[in-house]
Amino acid sequence: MPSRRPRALAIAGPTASGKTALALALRERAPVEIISVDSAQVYVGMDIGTAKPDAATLARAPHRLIDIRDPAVPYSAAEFVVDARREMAAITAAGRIPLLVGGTMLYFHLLIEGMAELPAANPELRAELAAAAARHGWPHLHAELARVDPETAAQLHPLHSQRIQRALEVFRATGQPLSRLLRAQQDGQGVAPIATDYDMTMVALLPPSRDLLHQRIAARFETMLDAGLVAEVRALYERGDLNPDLPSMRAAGYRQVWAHLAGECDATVMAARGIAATRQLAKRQLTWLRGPRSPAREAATGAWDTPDDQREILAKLLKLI
RNA sequence: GGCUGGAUGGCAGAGUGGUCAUGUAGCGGACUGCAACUCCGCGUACGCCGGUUCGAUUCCGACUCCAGCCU
Repeated sequence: MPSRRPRALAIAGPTASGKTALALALRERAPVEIISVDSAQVYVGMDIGTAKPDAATLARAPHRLIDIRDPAVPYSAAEFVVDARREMAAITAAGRIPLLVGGTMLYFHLLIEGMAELPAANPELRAELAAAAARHGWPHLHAELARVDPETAAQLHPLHSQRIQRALEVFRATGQPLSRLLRAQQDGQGVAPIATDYDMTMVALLPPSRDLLHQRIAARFETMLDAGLVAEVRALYERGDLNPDLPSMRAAGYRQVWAHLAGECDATVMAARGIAATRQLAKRQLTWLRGPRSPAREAATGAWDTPDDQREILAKLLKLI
């Protein structure tokens, strides 16, 4: 009985595609509550570089799941799914419609497809595995994975450090191969796909041309620099308890400014690298959105490019409510 | 004007008489608890004109341009 499920909306798109503006416009016309789907905006004190809405905007249109974590403490996709589910439930309980907005495609993907029951990140195990990799190289650990979980190993390149590490972490924590645990999801364990509980429609904002997107990214990064991005990162840099390996400090822009503050490059090179990193981020986001596993059901090309386009996509979204 | 050195893919930068640099940017792709992450794939580039040679980006000569030195 699909019609009994509560309605939910989602807007996804690459960085600098105008998601926030669209969400704010929608909120003025419909009883929606915004949930941020952004792995960088969750961190407190990372405002300019993550293009977080300013305080006045947030006061008028609250965003859930931003500023919920200190940059020293990693957030995770699994936590997001739990948090987002909780916020969605609270919003629907209040008689309003959840509007998920963001560009972190893994978060969207896990929320939509559901998530198997797996052990949480284990810092000790990860440190252990990282040390082993530094000693013997990732292909060695890949070979080890092939012995305990050949199915997963077959899907991973011997140099895919992060995913080899995760697969071995899961095996060492549970004694079970990751591939078997993922299959168990089919038996109803873990978090169910969103469609089980919500009638959700997602719209993807796709830029009309790569050139235009690149122009916007460059212009926006320069604007961030003018707005004090370097000072923002310097404050984080000077805290003393953060380091460039943290997920927060690896975010596009932050990593490059951090390197500049550490004396690795001058301001001109830093800006060029920051812009390039943002372009690469946008490219990966578009790969998710275009691919067979795209979380989006509908695409709105150029929706953000002109006021007319924005009106059009807005009308489309309002019709779904 | 003379001498010397150099000219390699968008950029940086090795190298060779005949199927290979590499890095970076760019493009395509992958992705189940770090994802703004991590990883994979993709480039007939050898300044120009002639010569030698079976074969020249590589050797020889002229030319153009650049850098340094000299007058």
